[in-house]
Amino acid sequence: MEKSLSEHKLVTDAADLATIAEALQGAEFVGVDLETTALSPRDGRIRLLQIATPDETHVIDVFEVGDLSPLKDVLEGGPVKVLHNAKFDYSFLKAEHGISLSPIFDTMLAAQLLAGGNQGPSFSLEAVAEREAGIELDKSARREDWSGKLSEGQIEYAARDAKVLLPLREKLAEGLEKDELLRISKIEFAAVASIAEMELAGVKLDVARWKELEKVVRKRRDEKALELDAQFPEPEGMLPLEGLGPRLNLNSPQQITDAFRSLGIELSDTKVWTLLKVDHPAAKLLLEYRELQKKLGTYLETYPKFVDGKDGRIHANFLQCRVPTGRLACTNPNIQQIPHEDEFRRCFVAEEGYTFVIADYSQVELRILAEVSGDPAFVEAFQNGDDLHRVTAATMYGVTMDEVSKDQRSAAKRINFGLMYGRGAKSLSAQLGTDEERGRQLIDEYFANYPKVRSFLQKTASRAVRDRTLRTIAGRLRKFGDSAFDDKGAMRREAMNYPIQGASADIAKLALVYVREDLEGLDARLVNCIHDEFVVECREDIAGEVAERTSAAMTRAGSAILKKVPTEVEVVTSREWRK
DNA sequence: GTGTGATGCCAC
DNA sequence: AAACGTGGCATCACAC
Ligand SMILES: Nc1nc2c(ncn2[C@H]2C[C@H](O)[C@@H](COP(=O)(O)OP(=O)(O)OP(=O)(O)O)O2)c(=O)[nH]1
Ligand SMILES: [Mn+2]
Ligand SMILES: [Mn+2]
Repeated sequence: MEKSLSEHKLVTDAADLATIAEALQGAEFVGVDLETTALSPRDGRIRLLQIATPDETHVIDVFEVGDLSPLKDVLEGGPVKVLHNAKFDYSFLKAEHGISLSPIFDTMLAAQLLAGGNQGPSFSLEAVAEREAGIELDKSARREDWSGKLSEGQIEYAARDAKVLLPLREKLAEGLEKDELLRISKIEFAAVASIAEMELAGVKLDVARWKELEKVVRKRRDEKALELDAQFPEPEGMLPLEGLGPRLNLNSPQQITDAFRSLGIELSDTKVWTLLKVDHPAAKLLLEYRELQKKLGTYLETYPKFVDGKDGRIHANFLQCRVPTGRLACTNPNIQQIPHEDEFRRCFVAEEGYTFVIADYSQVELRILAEVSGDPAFVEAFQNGDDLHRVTAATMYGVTMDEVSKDQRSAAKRINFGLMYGRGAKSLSAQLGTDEERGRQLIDEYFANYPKVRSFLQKTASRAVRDRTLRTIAGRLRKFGDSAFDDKGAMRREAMNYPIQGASADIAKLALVYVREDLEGLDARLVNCIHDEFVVECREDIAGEVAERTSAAMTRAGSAILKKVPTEVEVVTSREWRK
């Protein structure tokens, strides 16, 4: 450890930064890490910036030097910046110093790509360094307080975290090349900036409007609770006063099952689908109560707590490699699962003088299936500009194309994707309200129209069983662990889904990169990403230009992945989030 | 008190 | 329980 002691320098004098910048310019790779006083740039500040070259590690006390502008050029270009979980460091440097790290090599993302969607192992720096490079790190300093006087130990640990990134990158880069993950890793690394900036931008929730809705829904929920409660008989021997409080917990599936039993109704479960078949007023009331309770508990009462006090916006956390298929996940809060109804979405609003440009890929996974299966009728349908969700809706509900309602088209999506990914006749007929035989018939007809679709899906499932591995078009790797599946059928269905949902994620992530690039310099920024939909907030007076550029960038990303099938994007401009 | 699995439902 | 897939999250029941 003495050796590394001599190799790092604590920088407290701003005048030294220009020299450091100059020394860094010649490097091919530099390890970069931050120590901060909190986990979000809205809650804390950067204390240390560590930059490592093979020769030396600069540990810069940002409390002391203040201004980092002498380093801006070298951090925004030149050497590859190697970081572990780069989104974190990117956000702080962007928010605090207006610095956009580039280009990026993220050792965490690299390790996740190499793991092939296996989320079992930890992806902490310590775990990845150990696993991928055999380097053992002590993590005791990780959660220390970085706001006060720093011990020599803290500075030592800080330097070490940056320095270790260089040999770690070498190992990971070898692995990426060997496993043919270079293309997808480049996309992932480039998407970091888009995702970090999207989180920093946040999205505005009109809290007054939201709370207004909350009041209305709470009143209805409470009324419904009383009505529902009254459906069930008083338990024996209950004293009059006890009846004042709620005697039955309506949120308990167990208690609900017992309560229905007291009405002479046996329920296999209390899901929507089961309750819909029960011919009793209590079943209908329960469904209505559930819907209101869900909206109140999950959304209306919860989301205002996430509004940032300073800017009135929600800054969600987007997880870049949480999902094996490559889709983003979103937490705290999840703004990818806001109810689709206007009454909710209209509460997400652009700032005064700004508007939203909302762009969504048309029928994206259907197009991908056409591409990867090469089925002639399927490919031709898209070359003709057909809307296959609408076609399915018209067929299944026995209406003309013009008569298909929004709800019917939406229901047809579930049917189309269900059929693609191995849905059974029972489940399909249940949704359609037909008998099982009719379900069987519809499935057969569907695949008879598209024979190469069936063969592609079966081939994919069998390959996964045989090779335990699949790839998306951009090369993202999925490993199917031997022990993970006790149900082979489930694994086959997952396999059929993976290359297609995965290709959709390939496109979306490339689009994240392109959209950010093409909007640079405009007063426009990405504020939400719902898998195949982008929400951009921009000055009202440039909305036309922004809509053009956003949809062109998304289309370009689609065309980079899909060669036979055209990509289409539906764009809407609105001050509220609605389509 | 905190943690975990089951249940259920929102989005794509 | 049903042979669509990917998620997050609230609530309950029960363990510790
Ligand atoms: N397996 C499965 N995938 C779904 C389901 N709903 C949505 N997806 C996937 C496939 C879709 O192509 C993708 C994007 O969802 P969208 O709501 O945007 O639908 P899509 O793009 O197909 O149609 P659109 O033209 O945008 O209305 O998400 C579903 O119920 N099951
Ligand atoms: Mn879409
Ligand atoms: Mn969509």
